[in-house]
Amino acid sequence: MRRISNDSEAVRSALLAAEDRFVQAWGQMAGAWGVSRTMAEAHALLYIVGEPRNTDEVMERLRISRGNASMTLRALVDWGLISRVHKRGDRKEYFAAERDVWAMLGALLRERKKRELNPLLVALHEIRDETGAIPGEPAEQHRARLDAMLGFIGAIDRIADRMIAMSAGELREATHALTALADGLDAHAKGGAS
Amino acid sequence: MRRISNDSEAVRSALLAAEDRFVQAWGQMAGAWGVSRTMAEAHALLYIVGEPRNTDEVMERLRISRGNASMTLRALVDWGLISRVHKRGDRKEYFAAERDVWAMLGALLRERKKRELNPLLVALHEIRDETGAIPGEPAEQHRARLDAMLGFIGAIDRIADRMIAMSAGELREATHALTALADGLDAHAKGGAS
DNA sequence: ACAAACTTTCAGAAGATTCTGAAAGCCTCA
DNA sequence: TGAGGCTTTCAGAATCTTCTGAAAGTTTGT
Repeated sequence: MRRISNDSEAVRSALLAAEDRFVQAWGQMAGAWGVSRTMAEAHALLYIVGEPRNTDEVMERLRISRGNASMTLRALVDWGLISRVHKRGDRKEYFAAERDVWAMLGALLRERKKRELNPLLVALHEIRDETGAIPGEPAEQHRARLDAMLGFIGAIDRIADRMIAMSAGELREATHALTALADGLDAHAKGGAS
Repeated sequence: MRRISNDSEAVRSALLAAEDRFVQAWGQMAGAWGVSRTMAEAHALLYIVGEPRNTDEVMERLRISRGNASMTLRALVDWGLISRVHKRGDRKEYFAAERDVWAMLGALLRERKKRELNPLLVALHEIRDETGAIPGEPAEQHRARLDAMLGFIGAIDRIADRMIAMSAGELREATHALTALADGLDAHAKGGAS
């Protein structure tokens, strides 16, 4: 029947359009995840299509060069956000996105902590050490500010550690618990005494 | 006494060097905070020196142009990370960094949620709505993936809301509680039964 | 060993972001 | 009203990031 065939085509193109919109929306979050726009888009594409895709399909869909696709996909594999999939009977390499969004968060946290948080903590400790012996009131206050910042970054670092150590399920659980906890503290603050 | 004068100078320059190192370290985190390098550096400078500084002092210390300093400081004020300070008897404008690191985190979260999370949620909901009527198994699965992502981003959004609503003190408290909670879940997972 | 099929690399090009500096704008005080 | 002191603006310059495409590299099958 012609009508069904037409419908199928319409359905297909509607889905493709939705995928494109998702890819675009996700691409705008690239900065927030700390990856390039194209990395975010390629990840979004693989996530939303749900099935493994090869380099050519990604190139075509995202309108990017082969070189760019290659480097982008490799970077995503390095980040642990997608994985290589081999299909028997096909020499091409396929890539599939992690399907669990919480596992995805874990991978993101792990990489960013490694790249950003750890080096910062090292630098702050170095500064603190080399500043420790300077005498005088201004130096004291400088150290106080440095220590406040160290405490802050340290706290964030510990949270990141804990979250990274969790499985996807635990992470989801902890997140929901955190929402509840925050509600509790909020009620506490608004409600009554110490 | 000459010796004391010498010492004072040495102390002064050691402190300046430490400040510079701090500024540099903080500048490298710019990407993580979602601000430009110069914004991060200017903020770091104002934070670590502890006292209000005027545009000329920031320009000189950071070796940037007047125009850049002006725009950077204004942006920091917009983000709520620093505030304008007027000194009586001085026509220059001074800027002082928020002193409480937790309040700083709150300001950061508020801005980034507004700029990044909210638009993403709107876009995802739109896609979901426009995709709702598409029939067929592939569309079903597409919606399932979209919903998983919506649930995830929604959870993050709720946490951000709660954190933004908290005062600096509550935020610190909640963070420490979270570390404890994570420890608890961790022990739970490793330890025993459901 | 060779060829076909596919992937990776990287120098230079393109594009995006950030910065400069000079001119315009805005107060304040005389 | 106007001169001085300070701040803001913004077009073009400089810089940094990302992308392209062709050549080199790799793997698989015969």
